[in-house]
Amino acid sequence: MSLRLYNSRTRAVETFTPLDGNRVRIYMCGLTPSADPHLGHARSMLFFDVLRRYLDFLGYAVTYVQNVTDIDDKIIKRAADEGVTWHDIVEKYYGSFAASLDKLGVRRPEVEPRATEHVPKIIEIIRGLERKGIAYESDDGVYYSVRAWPAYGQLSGRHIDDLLESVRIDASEHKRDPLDFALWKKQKPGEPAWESPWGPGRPGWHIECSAMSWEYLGEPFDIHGGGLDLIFPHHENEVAQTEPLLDGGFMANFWVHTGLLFFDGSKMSKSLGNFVPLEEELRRHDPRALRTLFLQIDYRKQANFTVDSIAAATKGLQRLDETLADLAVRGGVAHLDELEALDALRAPAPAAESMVRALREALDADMSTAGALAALFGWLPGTRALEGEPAAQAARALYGAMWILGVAPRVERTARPADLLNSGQVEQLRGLYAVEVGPAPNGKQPGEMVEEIVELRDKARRARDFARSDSLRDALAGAGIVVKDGKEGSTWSVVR
RNA sequence: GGCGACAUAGCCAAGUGGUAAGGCAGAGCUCUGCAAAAGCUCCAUCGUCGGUUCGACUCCGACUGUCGCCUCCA
Repeated sequence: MSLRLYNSRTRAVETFTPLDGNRVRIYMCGLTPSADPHLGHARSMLFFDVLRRYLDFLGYAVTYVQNVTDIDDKIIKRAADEGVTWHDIVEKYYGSFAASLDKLGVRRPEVEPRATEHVPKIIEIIRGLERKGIAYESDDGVYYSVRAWPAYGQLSGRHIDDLLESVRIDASEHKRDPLDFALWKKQKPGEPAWESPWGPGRPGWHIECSAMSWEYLGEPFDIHGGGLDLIFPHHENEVAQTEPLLDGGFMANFWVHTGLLFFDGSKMSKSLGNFVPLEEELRRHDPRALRTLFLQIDYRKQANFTVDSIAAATKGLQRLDETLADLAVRGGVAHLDELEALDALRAPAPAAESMVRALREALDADMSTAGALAALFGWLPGTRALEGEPAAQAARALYGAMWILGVAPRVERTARPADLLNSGQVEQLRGLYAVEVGPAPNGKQPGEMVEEIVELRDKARRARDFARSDSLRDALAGAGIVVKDGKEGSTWSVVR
């Protein structure tokens, strides 16, 4: 049993074996922060986050590099439009992106290198290409000569002559061939610039990834990732820039591309303007529900985002959460620890064996996260009868499985549900508390107030004063707090 | 025009040459003062038409439809 992944380079599912012992080196094309990041960006980051987690679980030492292309035409234009520097634009949008990924529970990469901080390596590669006769200088920059590299087009399956037929490529008097692309752009008035052998200027798009992957991972490395829309021209060009300097070697062993996200039936993209801003979506939905939604869809397929699908995912996740909580209670597990949970998965107890086997089979088969989720849901009914140690084992295994998928509940969150209340709801709660108990002192925690009111309601229920108990329940519901009566007493949670 | 992907129940969505995972919604039941939650049970023959095969939803071909890349894009 071992991990198999679809490799865009060979167009086949292949067994994944690291190039260098136990080390797995991954380079992921991050973001060009020139506008608000959207849900589509999150989708690919989310997939690679799960891949990383699974590789971790399998015992590999993963190095994950995700770049920031912090200089390009759009950033410069945006800066001019907003009257700020290019750097301000990068900080603004990259900051928003990083904050959103944190909320989504995407683990930070080991390295987040920026193009502008790697100009020396970029220059080194361009010079190497010049020496090979593959790059040439013209009046406005340095270009890559597509015809000088016979393998050009192999990764994306294009033929130079087919590309030429495309009506959308503009011929330029600065290039020898319309398909040639810029490695270095000479400075135009008002543009930011870095020193180079060709005078002040800036890197073209594509070259930064060749430079930074080489710098941090070495060549060749194991996995190069990105959205499917990057395969051409971006990744094709990366290969073309890198491999001529490797004496017959290749750049990346596996190329893994994630499918694109659609909204209202067409691709979510900056230029079409039909995207769902990530920040906004995260305000509207539980980040873990978004993760669950994407887990249900094969990572390579295009996915259509709808409001209904996110609602469905939210419900499904709740069931996992509740079962986990039940198992923890029945097993007497006070705290669910991530490392302990992963150990529980590596050597599964009888209660969890079938689930762990199904989970691993699914993930091994080209990261079928949908199958992994099905493995969890299919196993839930069998856990109902577990008590004591088996329940504890099941709880740990479930927590570990949810951790790999990135949907494990955050402990501090479940410990303090009242933190989910917004300020308006807290005000309502204070009002209610004042009426039922008395004015709340300043330091009174919302959670304590809820507890006391719920206790009042339980007293009423025990006294069979259902009118009062129902009115208290309604009042709490008005503040976003839902009370549910179970065999062990009443529980409450916050809904948004 | 070139290259490519996809078409599975009300919705989202896996999957296999031998008679279809899962989630949501829906129906019934259990529990319950009520409600909610939860649990149990039920709910598709896989775009159309041909072909290969003992047998295809799964392979091949044609067709129809949707979408992507070819320009910045996760």
